[in-house]
Amino acid sequence: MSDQLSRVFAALADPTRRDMVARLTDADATVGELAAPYAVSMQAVSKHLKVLEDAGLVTRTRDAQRRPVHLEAEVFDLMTAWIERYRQRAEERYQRLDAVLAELDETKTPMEETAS
Amino acid sequence: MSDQLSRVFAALADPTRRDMVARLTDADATVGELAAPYAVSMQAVSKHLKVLEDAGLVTRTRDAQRRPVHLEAEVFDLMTAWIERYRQRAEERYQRLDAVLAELDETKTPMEETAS
DNA sequence: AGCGTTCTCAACCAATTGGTTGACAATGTG
DNA sequence: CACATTGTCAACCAATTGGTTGAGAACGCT
Repeated sequence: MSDQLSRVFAALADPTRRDMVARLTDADATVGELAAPYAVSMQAVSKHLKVLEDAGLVTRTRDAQRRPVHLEAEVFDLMTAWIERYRQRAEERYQRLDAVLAELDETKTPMEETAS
Repeated sequence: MSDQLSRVFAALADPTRRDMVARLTDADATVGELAAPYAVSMQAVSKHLKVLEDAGLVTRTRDAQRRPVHLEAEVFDLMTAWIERYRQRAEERYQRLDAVLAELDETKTPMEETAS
């Protein structure tokens, strides 16, 4: 699971982490602020943040005792690129299928109109 | 991890499963065909397929002993919707930031041109 | 009916994950 | 300096994951 794309997908597979990312699109936040809504320890949240950081989704700086967390939205592009690449391949395939069906239709239409 | 979006992200977090999905954009395939390139047992591949199926990324039908696997590309939209939603929120935030900076610039420019 | 092929189910195992608690590092404030 | 605040590190634990092997189900073929 060592490549970044895998880490990004794995990071977002957890609803709590997805929710954190969602909230970070609004504003940077401290670990405590991020932890507040959840019924888990701050240590657990700290671990989640490490996962997000290892995936490159988030960076952490320092402000006195606080560790502000910042979303790095560019990493989304990694996923989007992968998804769109294969979605497009899948769609091309359907277009080829449509073409084949259309061709079948062309060769059939002149012959037998009332076929089952 | 019970919601579908989580299952989809988790499914694609594994490089082997991502590769399977990639190959399935070309054509449907049997379990054996899918297993061929990997140095793992067919049972392991069968498990991977179960993960993909539970995520809704794949459906399996029956053709004699064979279990053809078919990609359900629409599920990609689930991810794309999530990603684009928050990417957009993040971008709006940058636009607000830009606006703030621009405003600061406006109030500053008429006053002090040579400031540090 | 018997055989080969394709694939799944069950049991097991090591590694990883997501959580806990306890100790403590780092920093601002009295 | 002492203390409160904010957060990390380390050890531990239960559940999940990704792999294995062995057994057998489902089907076509002769």
